[in-house]
This record gives sequence, C-alpha cells and structure tokens, in this order.
Amino acid sequence: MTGFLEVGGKSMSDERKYVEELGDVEDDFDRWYVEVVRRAELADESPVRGTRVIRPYGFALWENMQGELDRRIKATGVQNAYFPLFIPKSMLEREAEHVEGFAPEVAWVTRGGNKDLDEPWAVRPTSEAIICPTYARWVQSYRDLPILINQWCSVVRWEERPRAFLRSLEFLWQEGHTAHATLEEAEERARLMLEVYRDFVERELAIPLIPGQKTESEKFAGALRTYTIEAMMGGKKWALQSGTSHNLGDHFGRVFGIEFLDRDGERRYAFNTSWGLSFRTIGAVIMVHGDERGLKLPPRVAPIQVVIVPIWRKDEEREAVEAAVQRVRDVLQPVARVFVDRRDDKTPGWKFNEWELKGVPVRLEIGPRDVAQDQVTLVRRDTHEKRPVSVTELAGVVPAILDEIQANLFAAAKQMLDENTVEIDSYAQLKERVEANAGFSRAYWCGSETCETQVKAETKATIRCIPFEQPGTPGRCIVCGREAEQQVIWARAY
RNA sequence: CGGGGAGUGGCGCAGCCCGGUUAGCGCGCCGCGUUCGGGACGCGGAGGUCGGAGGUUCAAAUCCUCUCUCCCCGACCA
Repeated sequence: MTGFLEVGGKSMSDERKYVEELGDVEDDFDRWYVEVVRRAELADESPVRGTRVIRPYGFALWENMQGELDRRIKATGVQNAYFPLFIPKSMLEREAEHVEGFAPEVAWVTRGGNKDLDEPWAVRPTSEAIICPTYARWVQSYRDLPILINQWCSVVRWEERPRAFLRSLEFLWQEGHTAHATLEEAEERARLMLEVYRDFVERELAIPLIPGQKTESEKFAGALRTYTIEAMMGGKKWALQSGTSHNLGDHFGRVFGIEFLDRDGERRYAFNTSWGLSFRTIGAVIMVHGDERGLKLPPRVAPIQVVIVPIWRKDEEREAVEAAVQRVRDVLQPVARVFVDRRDDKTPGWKFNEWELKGVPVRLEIGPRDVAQDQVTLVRRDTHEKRPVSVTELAGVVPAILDEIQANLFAAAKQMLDENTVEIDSYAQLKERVEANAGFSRAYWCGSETCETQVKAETKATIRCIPFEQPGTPGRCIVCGREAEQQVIWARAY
C-alpha cells in the first residue's frame, strides 16, 4: 500500500485533484473504503440494514472470481449442487458446539404465510446442519465415499456492525462439504482445499497470504481443526481471514448419523470437511491494492481489463478516430476484456479519472495524434506509466502488460506484508505494534488460552493463525515466558 | 446493547440557537450550442415540504415529546 503514504512525491494538492470526495486515504482508511465501494459502483446501499445491492460492476468482479475458483474446485473432483436456504431448528441444534457458536448470529423464520410454524426454521448461517443429514441418507457403504460437493449460495449471519463485503448480514460465498471414510483422508482434503484457496487468492487476486491453523478458541464451531489464509490489508495493516477450511473430524458424522459399513465389515462414522470463501475477498482486493485514486483491480479478475478512450476535436477527426478505435477493439477482443468508452458528454480527462477510480488495469487513449502514427497511447493503472504502442504490436503487448501488472500488484502487496510483519520477543513490543497499527507480529506462544485471552482483552489483537511455516526451534511465550514450541501471528482483524 | 454524531431535491451542505414572505448554495440531472490529449463552458430548465408521528403556536425545517434510520467508538463477530 505504498501509494497511500507516497503522496509526498507530488504535491498534496496535485494528488487531491484525483481524490476529490474519495476521502483521505492516509488518516481515514475506513472512510476511504466506504467511498471507493460506492463511487466505483461496486455496491450500493439497500433499505435493509447490513445488506447491500451488488451493482453490475461489483458483481462482474465476483463472477470472474467465481469462475476461477469454481474451476479450481472442480479440478479436485468436487461437484456443484444446491441445498435449501432453511434449516429446521432441531437440525441446527444437533451439534452442540456448532449451535452454540452460531446461535447469536442466526436469523429465524417463525411464520409462513399467515400461520405460525410449529418449528422455527433457521436461515442458514452455514449449511453443515442440512448437508450432513442429507449425506447420512446417501451413505451406506465405504463405496459411497467420499462425497465431494460444493455450493454457491448466500448465507445470513446477524452481524452487529456490518461493513460492505467484509461483514454483511447476507453474503455470497461458496461452501464445500465433503465426507470421507477416514480421518486422514478428511485431513488431506481440508489441507488440499486451503491450498486451492491460497493458489486462487495469490494468483488471481494478487494477494499474498499467511496460511496456517486457527487456535482452539478461534476455530470453527464444531470443528476438529480449522485452517485459514490470512491477508494483510492496506491502511491500518489489519488482518483479514480470506478463506477457511475445516477438518470436522467425525463430530458431525456422529450427530447426523453418517454411518457406513467399511471394507472390514465394521460400522463407522464418516469424517467431514467444510470450507468456504466469500465475497469478503472483494473487500480484500479493494484494501490491499487500492490507492489514493481508488481501486486497482488485478487484471486476471478485472471486469474490464482494457478501456479505450477515444479523443477528438473536430468531426473529421472523429471519423478517423472512430475507425482506429474499431480496429483496435477488434484486435484486442480475442485477447482481453475490452470496453470502449464512447460517452460524448464526458471529457477525456473525466473518463481517465473515472476508470482509474474503477481500477481498470490498462487504458488506451486514441486521438488524432495516435491515428496519424498508427499507434495508441497506453497508460498503466499501477505505475501511471504512459507510452505509445503501435497498433500492429497491440495484440502481443497488451496481454504481456496485463501479466506484468498482475505480477507487480502481487509484488507490491508482498512487500507490504513482509515489511509489516515483524518477529518480536516481548509482550511490550506487541502492545506497541498493535497500538501503532504496525501490522503483523510474529511471536512464540505457549499454547494456553489464558495468554491468548489476556492479549485479546488488553490489546484487541488476536492470534490470526499458527503459520505452517515454523522456525523449528522452541522459544519463550511472550506473554507468560514459558517454553513455547511454535510461533503465531498476532494482529488486529476486520 | 452502551457512548457520541447526524437525518433538509440524486450527492455534499447552509438555514435551526433568537419560529414569520415563494426553504437556499455547490455538484449532479434535462435541453440547446460551443467544447474534448488529466474531472470544460455559456444560456435555459426540472427537481425538495425539511426521516416519521404527535404536541405547543395565529404561524414550525426551526420549540417540546416519542419514534425510526444511518455513521463513528465500544461490546460482539466460523
């Protein structure tokens, strides 16, 4: 997020010119976020508190993300299906930890038409409680396993403090649910799907991650183990859990009766996994890559990768420019998502600013000067670099530049993550860093919930994860000083 | 749910304290014309009954009561 603090380079007023009502990214990141979401036309407010209208531009972004993730999920042998929105109260309550964890966030249907329901229905906050009983009906033999199913849907959680994309009453996601004959296989699947998420988020969204395991207190309600990918947001350098994968053990198999006769003739309960990634990752894209001019979308998922802005003065020019634009569009259409901004009520300058706000990676300006030399003026959103490219080279140059931008965004985000992740060896340092919004702190932790709770109460920072990558040597817990086997990542989180 | 702030054309605000003509301003919007290489300009025009309900008064955006919503902070948050 170097862009945020880099304003010093140019004069403040120069930069402000682009910002206008965007809000100051330096000292009011939250407001900046709200404004970007609104002005880039990703989402609009809705009449229902905590919910948003996802506008076409925002939804197109989500669709591109869906496409890429869906492809990866299916490549691991998973099929898509759909389960009902409503879950009978008694079913949701079968797994004790599960219901306890979700109870405060569940929305209930108590009335249908003009009759009160005998049994209230939960609007799914997640679907384990309806999918597992279904699996129980489908499984008799080890030959029926594994079951590998994913669904794209929305779920409802009654959040107290909603934030567009990051935490809303209703949100879009995919949730995968699998059932296996052995714990080992479930574990393998849980880790595999986390890896799918990591690959997707890092390669498509250009967001570097710290993959790891959640602590007991932070894990999914009812899970044996929860794995997570944690990303660092710009601005306040807080963490955002960007995807999660659970090994549910046989807890759900037992309570929902997913029983099968194994190869050796023994009756066994199935082992489950579940894993989800939601459109909160859109929030991550905004906060990780955005700058004082607005969004900066990773080319691989950007709804519009190349925007063409025609420029002319006189009618004669208009004709020539229009012809060139047509030609350029035809050349690029097969290799990129192209949009031609033909609006004639907006000046080129206005359009430049708007498309930058909307994060389009590449802009092509085509005016009389370009037409005369059979070229276009190409401008990168990430570096603001402006250069002429001859029309004949476009089809080769544009894809290459899109790849470069993708790599560049990842590199910049990686640098932010690395520069703001520091290994510390004292609680005092942690307090200081949390106070200063200094980013992630990596430190030894003894594993006790007491230390974890104390830090959370005193600093608001939580253990984001126990990273898979460990030094391999023991150290001392920064809270209690006892011997500790592993390091954890401490940070404040959205 | 606790603390703070705010609701006035689509957006941002002024007016309110010290009630009183047709509720202003900027942006945006519509029409016409000139413009167009980093948020153009002129002329003409449309649009609000002041979050909602009740009350005080000859008279309420303005005072009083209740209520709803949004924002920020806190508590909560797979």
